[in-house]
Amino acid sequence: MADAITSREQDYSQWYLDIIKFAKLADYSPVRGCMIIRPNGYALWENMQQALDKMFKETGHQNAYFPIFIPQSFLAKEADHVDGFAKECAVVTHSRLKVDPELGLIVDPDSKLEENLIVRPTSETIIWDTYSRWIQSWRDLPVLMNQWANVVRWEMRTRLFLRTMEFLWQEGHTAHSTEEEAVAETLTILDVYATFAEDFMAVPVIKGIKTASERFAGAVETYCIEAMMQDGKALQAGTSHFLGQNFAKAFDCKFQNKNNELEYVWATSWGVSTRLIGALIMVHSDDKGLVLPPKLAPTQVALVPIYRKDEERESVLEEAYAIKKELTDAGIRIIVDDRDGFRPGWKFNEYEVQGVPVRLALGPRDVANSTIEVARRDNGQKETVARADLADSILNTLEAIQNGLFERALKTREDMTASVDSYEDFKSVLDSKGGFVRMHWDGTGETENQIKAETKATIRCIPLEGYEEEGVDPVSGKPSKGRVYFARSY
RNA sequence: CGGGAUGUGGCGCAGCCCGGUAGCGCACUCGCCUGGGGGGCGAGGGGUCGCAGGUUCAAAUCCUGUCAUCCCGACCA
Repeated sequence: MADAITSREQDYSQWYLDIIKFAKLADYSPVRGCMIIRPNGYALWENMQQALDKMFKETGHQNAYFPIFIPQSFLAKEADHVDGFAKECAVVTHSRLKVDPELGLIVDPDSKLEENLIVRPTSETIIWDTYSRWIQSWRDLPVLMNQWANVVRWEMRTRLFLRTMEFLWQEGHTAHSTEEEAVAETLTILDVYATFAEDFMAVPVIKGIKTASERFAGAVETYCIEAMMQDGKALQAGTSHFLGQNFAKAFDCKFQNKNNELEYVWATSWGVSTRLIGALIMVHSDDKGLVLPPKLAPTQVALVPIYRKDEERESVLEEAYAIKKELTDAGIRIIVDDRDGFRPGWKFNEYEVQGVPVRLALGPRDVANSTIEVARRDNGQKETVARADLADSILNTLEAIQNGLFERALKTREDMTASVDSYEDFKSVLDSKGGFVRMHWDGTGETENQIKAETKATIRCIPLEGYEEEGVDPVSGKPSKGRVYFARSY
């Protein structure tokens, strides 16, 4: 079974799909482009939600829930927004089915809706319609709201977690009295995302600004975090948008300021999705299976008891449950795999494929010696630890794995980041190893498009740090204010 | 939506060219032996061959259509 995982070298895309399948993260659905998130995958999402939700609340946000259906007319109100999303909306036009004697079950033509409903591709419109009723005075601001929801975008080509027609995400929507405050909010969230990616997912990210062509439909400025996958392709891991007054104007959302004047509200929106699970897989996992960072792993430690005779079984399991209690009390998510009928070696492989960070093996010899075998998923190292030190030892190991995964990913990204000063070098780096390529850019859409057309690489972002450096765009020959990050991307 | 590939027990596949009524490995069930990195032996259960038409005495196999999935392109978190 395990040897059925395609190696990364052989076929990276297939490897990615194999990991999802063997680690039981998701399954295909009867509906094209949709996915079934299995318990292993959903538990991962729940842990992500929990960590992010805490950070949102710590930065003053509250959760709410808006409907999945949006009146079609709402979507038309913000011009750029329409352009961006009109092509990929699921539309509800009827409200019931009926059984036709000849045709069987059909849409009842008499149930046509007065106004079509759009299945939300994102919720700006319905939220700004609401905010326009909620907000009157500067005293009503800011509104700092988030929702956990599903959205639907009718995609042509889908991939599990990375791009599905329906996906789970959170979308924050905030309203502010000043531009400065809204921009600050956008950046606060960008930092939350970056912190989450690096501290919890152990995925290093570049914080930056999107170019006009990559900007969210309806935004004034889109900030993003960009991550590098093992195959040299970049992945946008999260976006935070400064929306200016675009939606406030479209939905007539004004507030009375302290000078008794009416002003349009300033807005932001921001989101991360189940796509992050795809990033997690592609950054850390190896040819043996999934590798999970301890902070997000649904199970951090799996204990496999080993025994032959009944009396051994009894003493080993007794010890195993004692260890479970001890580690659980220490705040560690541990399971004891006491299933009979699965042999130890089989279980070892099972937890390896599923990415459990630490595996313990406890046999009669260990019970006799008051020891236990500790194996790390990230580097395969095994050691025998004294039973008395176990909790501390595991806590240290989990931390070491968390840090080690980040360091390894960071090194990989650094190895996959190049700075070039000629278009020839740019192309040869892209074709040989991919990765991020830092190159001067003249700031025009023309050059950006030309590069995209010729190399398939896009500007992933204009980095917030380490950008400014006078230079020349090697493609156009025009002056450049700094190096931007190019990459081929998912 | 264009190009390519593939649909056969739960999973992975063979059979298809050369029609004759379905097989292998894994998984599953039961029993015994086993148990520190995917065990062994024995006995079992499970498939109208993606779907719909057509050709034929006879279709997994040939023909037409259709649907789905994967890969590659254009669009996107």
